[in-house]
Amino acid sequence: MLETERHRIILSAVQERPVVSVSDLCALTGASEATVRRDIAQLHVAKKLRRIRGGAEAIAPPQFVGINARPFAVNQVINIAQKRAIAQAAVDLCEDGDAIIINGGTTTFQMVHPLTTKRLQVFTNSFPIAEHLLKQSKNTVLVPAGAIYREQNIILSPFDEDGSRHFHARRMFMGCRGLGPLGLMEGDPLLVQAEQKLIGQADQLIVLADSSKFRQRSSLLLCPLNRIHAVVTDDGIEDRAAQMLEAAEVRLIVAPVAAADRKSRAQEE
Amino acid sequence: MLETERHRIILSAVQERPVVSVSDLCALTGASEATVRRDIAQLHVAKKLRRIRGGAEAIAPPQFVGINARPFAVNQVINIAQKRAIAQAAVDLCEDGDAIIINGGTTTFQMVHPLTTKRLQVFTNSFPIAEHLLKQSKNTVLVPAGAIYREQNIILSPFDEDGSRHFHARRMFMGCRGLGPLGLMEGDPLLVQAEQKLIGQADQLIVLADSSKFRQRSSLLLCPLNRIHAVVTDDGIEDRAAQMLEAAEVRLIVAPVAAADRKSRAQEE
DNA sequence: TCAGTTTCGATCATAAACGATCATTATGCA
DNA sequence: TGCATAATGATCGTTTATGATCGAAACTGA
Repeated sequence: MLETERHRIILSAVQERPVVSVSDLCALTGASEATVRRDIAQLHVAKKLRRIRGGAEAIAPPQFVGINARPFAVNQVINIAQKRAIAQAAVDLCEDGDAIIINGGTTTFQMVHPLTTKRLQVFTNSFPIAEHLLKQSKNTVLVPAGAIYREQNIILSPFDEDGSRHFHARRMFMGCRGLGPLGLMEGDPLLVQAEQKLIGQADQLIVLADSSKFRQRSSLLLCPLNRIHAVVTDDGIEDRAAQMLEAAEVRLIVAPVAAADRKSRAQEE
Repeated sequence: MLETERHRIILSAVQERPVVSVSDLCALTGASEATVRRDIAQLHVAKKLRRIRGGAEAIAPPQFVGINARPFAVNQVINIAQKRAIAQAAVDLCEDGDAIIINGGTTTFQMVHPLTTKRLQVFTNSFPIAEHLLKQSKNTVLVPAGAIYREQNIILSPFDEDGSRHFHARRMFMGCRGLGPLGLMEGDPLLVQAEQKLIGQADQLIVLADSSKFRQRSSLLLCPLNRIHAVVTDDGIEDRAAQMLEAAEVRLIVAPVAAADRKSRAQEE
């Protein structure tokens, strides 16, 4: 067996499991302990894994994913004040007893806080949203079937029968990557797949998009503007964007950003 | 067991409950008290947990004081040592890559700790199990569609299409209310419905039942004994119960309860 | 406060993992 | 083919982790 071949095997083993022992890797590669140790040492200095006594572990262990997960967390601090205000305005549209769909995303996640005092029927493909609502509120929580993707933190089914067909909602709330004349744009193909399924299950599609989203573009077009019932955004929206929505007969809801938060936003910029 | 592996399991256990005792961790890791103490000391200086007399506690546990904590937690302390040993023995049946189904329940929940270092495909209707595995392990986690019931902490769909039909597993693990000559008995009609659906999706049905379950009776019969492939129990099982299983050609797996725990159990009785 | 119990910390023997060395085997090149 | 070089695996002494033991310290309930 070639050296690089072993390295591949070792790396894949380490990435699939939090820890692997030297003897495991011996059995896996057919090499002796001495060789495996040498390999681990090499990969350690190359920072491909971390060497530990008795074996090796992944360099960035999954340890505690969840709401604080990296891909999720980095997005969460961006425009947090706007997102919060937008989420609040979105939740204000709901009354106790409503059935709604919340699509996973960092903007929509902010809805959980105003939702704590509500009693809705919430269908969501977002694991963190489901978790939060379950623990912090009395809303009824429903989820689709599928595998839980750690990166995006959503539940996604490769099959058509994920249970969403049986849920009908008055409103579906979703975020997006960008919002342009062509329609709603998403960045992640996985999200697109999940969202396509859900959109058909709601009467009204409400898009949560802070004003920066009108300047974003992406290659993945999810639906045309006229499918959208309303857009909730912050008061940073430009006239041109507002006119674009008006032309497509999309209702525009501008969420007031709290004064204190506006200040912190100004500092960031 | 590798040192790092133990650390992961310890952290996983500490995350789950506010405090864990040294003897609990011994049973969980199979290590001696001395080693567990050393581990706790290490993790303490690494600020991964807080060391307390008799065990360890999470560094910032009450992240969410779950509503679900109550009905779940009361059951969790009953026969905890046996449940853990049983869960460990059950997990020992699995190899990396296996596809398994874990039905929700307090006994099966104990499987999450030994599972932290595994890499399986896990389909579960238990929200806490899904949550824990997602955050603390690299296992692939799949869930059915449905509403999340706070009492039982399971995901339950009133419809047939809950996604489980697309998942086929080598083994299904489940707890039960009681185990008698007539078969497997459950206490909650909601659970019965969920379990009926899942049983058909696995080749082997493995039942986790501490020895007290052989004395329990219930009105809800889930399936006959001969549908069960194996029963995992603790060494408190009586001969009569063992003979009953033998007559039905059910494999019996007796999990050894750690010495320290055996002692505390003896006192309780 | 005191006796009884549990938990802790230190020590030590044992076992496991490691690092270095060296003989052997595989690989590349002329 | 023959030689030079590198990689591999075995060996062995060293280091490190582990578990048992035992005395000290802390907790419990009266």
